[in-house]
Amino acid sequence: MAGQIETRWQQWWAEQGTYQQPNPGEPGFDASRPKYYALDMFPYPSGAGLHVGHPEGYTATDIICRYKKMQGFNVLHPMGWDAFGLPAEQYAIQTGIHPEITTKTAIDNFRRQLQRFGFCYDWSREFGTIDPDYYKWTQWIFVKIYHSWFDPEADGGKGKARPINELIQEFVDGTRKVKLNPDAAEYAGAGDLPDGTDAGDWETLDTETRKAVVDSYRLAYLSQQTVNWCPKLGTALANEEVIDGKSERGGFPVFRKPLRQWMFRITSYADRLLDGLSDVDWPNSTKTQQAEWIGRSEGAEVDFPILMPGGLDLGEKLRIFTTRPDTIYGATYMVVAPEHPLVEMAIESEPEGVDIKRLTNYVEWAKNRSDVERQENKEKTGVAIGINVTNPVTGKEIPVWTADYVMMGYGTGAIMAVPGQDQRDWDFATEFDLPIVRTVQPPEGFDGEAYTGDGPAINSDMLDGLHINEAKAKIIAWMTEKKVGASKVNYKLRDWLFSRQRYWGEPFPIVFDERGHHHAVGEESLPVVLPPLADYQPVESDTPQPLLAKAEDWINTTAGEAGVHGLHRDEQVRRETNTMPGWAGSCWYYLRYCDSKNSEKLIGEDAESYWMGEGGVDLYIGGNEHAVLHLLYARFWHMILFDLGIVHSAEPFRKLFHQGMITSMAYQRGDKSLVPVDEVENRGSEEQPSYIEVATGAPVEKIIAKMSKSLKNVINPDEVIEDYGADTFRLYEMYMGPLEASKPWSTRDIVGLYRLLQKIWRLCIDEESGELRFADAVDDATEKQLHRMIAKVGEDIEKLSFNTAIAAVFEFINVAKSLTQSQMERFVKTISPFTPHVSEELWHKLGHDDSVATSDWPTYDEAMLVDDEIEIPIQVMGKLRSKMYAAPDTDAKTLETMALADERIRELIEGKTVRKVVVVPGRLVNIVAN
RNA sequence: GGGCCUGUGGCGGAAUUGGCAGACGCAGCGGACUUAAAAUCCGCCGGGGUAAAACCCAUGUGGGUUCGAGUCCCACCAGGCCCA
Repeated sequence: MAGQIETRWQQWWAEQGTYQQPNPGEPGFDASRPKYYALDMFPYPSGAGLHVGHPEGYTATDIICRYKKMQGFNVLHPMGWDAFGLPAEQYAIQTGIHPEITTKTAIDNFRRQLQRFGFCYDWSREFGTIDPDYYKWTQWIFVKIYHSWFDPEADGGKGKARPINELIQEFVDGTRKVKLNPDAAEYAGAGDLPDGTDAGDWETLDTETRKAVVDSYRLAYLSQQTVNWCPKLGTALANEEVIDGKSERGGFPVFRKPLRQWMFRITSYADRLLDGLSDVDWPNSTKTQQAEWIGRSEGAEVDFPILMPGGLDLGEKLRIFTTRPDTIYGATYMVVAPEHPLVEMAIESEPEGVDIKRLTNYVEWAKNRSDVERQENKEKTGVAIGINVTNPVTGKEIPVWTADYVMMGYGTGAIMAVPGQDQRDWDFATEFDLPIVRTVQPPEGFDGEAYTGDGPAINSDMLDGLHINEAKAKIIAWMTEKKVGASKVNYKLRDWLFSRQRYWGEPFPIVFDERGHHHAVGEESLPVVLPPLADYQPVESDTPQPLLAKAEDWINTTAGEAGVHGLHRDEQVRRETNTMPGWAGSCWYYLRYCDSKNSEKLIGEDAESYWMGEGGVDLYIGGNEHAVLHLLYARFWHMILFDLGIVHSAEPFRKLFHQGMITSMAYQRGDKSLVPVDEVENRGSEEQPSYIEVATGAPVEKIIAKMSKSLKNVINPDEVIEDYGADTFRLYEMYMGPLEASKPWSTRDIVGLYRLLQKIWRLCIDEESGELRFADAVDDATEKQLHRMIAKVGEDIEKLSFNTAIAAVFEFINVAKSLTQSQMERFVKTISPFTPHVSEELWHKLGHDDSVATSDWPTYDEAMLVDDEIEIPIQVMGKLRSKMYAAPDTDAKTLETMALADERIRELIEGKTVRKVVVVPGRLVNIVAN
């Protein structure tokens, strides 16, 4: 019954194009209306189909969109597919079926499932990241980024992306010194001075040098990066796919191999990505997570001259990063990461008194430990490497150690150890009996070890008596003057590794010429279409080869064929064989929705300025698993497009909201391991349950857990809709609790919402005749309750508080016995964002030919929200003792008099002195008497 | 180890932001209708206490601020998430 009505209206909406939203300039577009852009997280169409977690956020945006539409907004509510990804590729490897076929089947299934919910998506804007029409523009953006550099001085020192040709022009005409980009991560640790090395005049440089210089500025660049290569599987693996040096699948050995890969210079944008967070309406926790991920820390880089064995000064320096340059007088030893070049130097030079074998063994052991293990604050391990350095401030000679708690990936991979002010250094110094010097005076009574708080500097010569910030400023100024160090901002954020050794992803629009130089494909030759493969079996190989490298005919081409400018058209070139990661397509999809069929541009100007105006997307709802990476990467691309003038909002997502997870029940053994639901029986009663694991007979505890295939506690939305219909499903998920909270699925509770729907039906329809039934006259209580419901539902939708909005509908239905035509129309409109199908059915029965979705949101009368008389509690000493009735606007004086005159109250305060009477008009009276 | 969040009946959750704790739903109990069941409708539903009231206790625990605390502050306990 519900199913029939629902699918009938779904079909009608599709035929009528009810939810199609024209763009500016198109027929039917009403420019006088404000815009509202609600965005759902881009789903990956997995073969398993929709999960009950998906429709939670989708229903929320759907309700908002329907409500905004009725409020007179032009609403953009699109849906599409984040369709490249590993599962389809792995399936292809196993079965030989092209990932495109698997993916398209999965998309059709997802679309069918989503349409069954009656969501008001404008399906005419649908696309998938795998559509060449779409990834053409993903590649186009890559080319734009490739042809750009980050000018840190631009825009008043905030920095911005500019075309690389402008940089080359500045080199050519001499307005900018030609030198490697001093901020280029791929040259870090290469021993350049902080201000970079002057390469000389452009004219005098050979092609190779010019190219190296320019490439060091490009926002997309090539760099050697280590990957987890599994020769047996012929594929690179993500860190999570490697367990104890073996592949998770198959248990084959995995080797860390350096590979030339595309990177994005996202670190250039670190400050802007951080600052932009203050302009967006996002959950604080998400902002904090992004800020921590960026991990900005201010400090200094300091050079410590290296003394080789025998006190030889080779002029080499050990550069360290520290956030506490003020403590340099307390630096009693140095620590470098086991991967640091100085360690290798030490091993090669075999300094006296160092057990080289021990050192080598330690380095090997430490390198193979995971970062997590290395940073765990447990036992301190390390070996002195037999090299000393000079503390540039004190002139004292101090030893260099290597230890696993220092990471090559952060700062310079070397630290000055200050045990007096750093607990990890303290622990290490204690373990290896190294000297400890306090350089900050701890407060009296301090009995801890390292002291990290503020206080006057001690044992620090010129800094003595200064507090941390003053001391930092003074020492940095001194070091800058003496050219031994400089202030430096360090970030935890690394440049973004953008290559994947896969097949099922966007091909890079890049070719390599015979000298190995890279060239971008011309814009007019995009898209570079992913070629089909004869088979998807990876080639077992020790040299990392992406699966795409099997497409030999496609890879080997000519410059002319590939559409590369600046080379002779017959020159042989090889295409890039890596593909882009899953993030690529999801980085900018929200822009394409605005103008998804535009074949000239990635987004037309009018569509961009209308839909992305006023801070971009008005509401973006999705789970917080995307809090850091997706949202950071998308902001980064958006900022580049902003700098290049392609979009005009600085941030893409004005308001962000995370829906909570829908959990399910499972069982837990005594050791906290989980048991699938079908392996447990309740051998007790309903009231006194006793859960027993069938296989072992051991008691288990019922708990709330994430839904997962292995626990067999996944709920399939198709089955729920089959039983109760989409309107009930929507109501249930929205009624479960606050949108942001994680909530357990409880099938038993659904019936309450099903009953609500039936009550709605019976309130409007005579069951005998199947016709509308109307009240003879307006019932005052019903009319009043209707106004209250309209007010409450509207307010609550604005607050995304759908559970309380639905409670207001329950309250109305519990009061209303029958409705007049006018009441019924207003009632049907008010519930229509939640229950679009039954509402549409009733709306048409009420004699309308258009959709309820295009009607106006009903108004209410403020006066109907207040009662003539309200109950006022009377408290004595803060405890409820009596109640009285008064008009809501009764003044304080009158309420006080009334309260004191109350019989019960008079008894209670008999013989006591009234010290004070607190009156909150319209709320309560509290009498303080003793 | 650091940061953030959460803790309210048997269950999911409300509570105008400091003002009657438990709205609304589920489950449960009692009743009506029915030959019966389902569905539907009516009533009860935190604990103690009482003939019924009064009253007492109650928002993880302990303290504090306040006329008044689920809400604010401090400490602790438990669970979750993120970072290390």
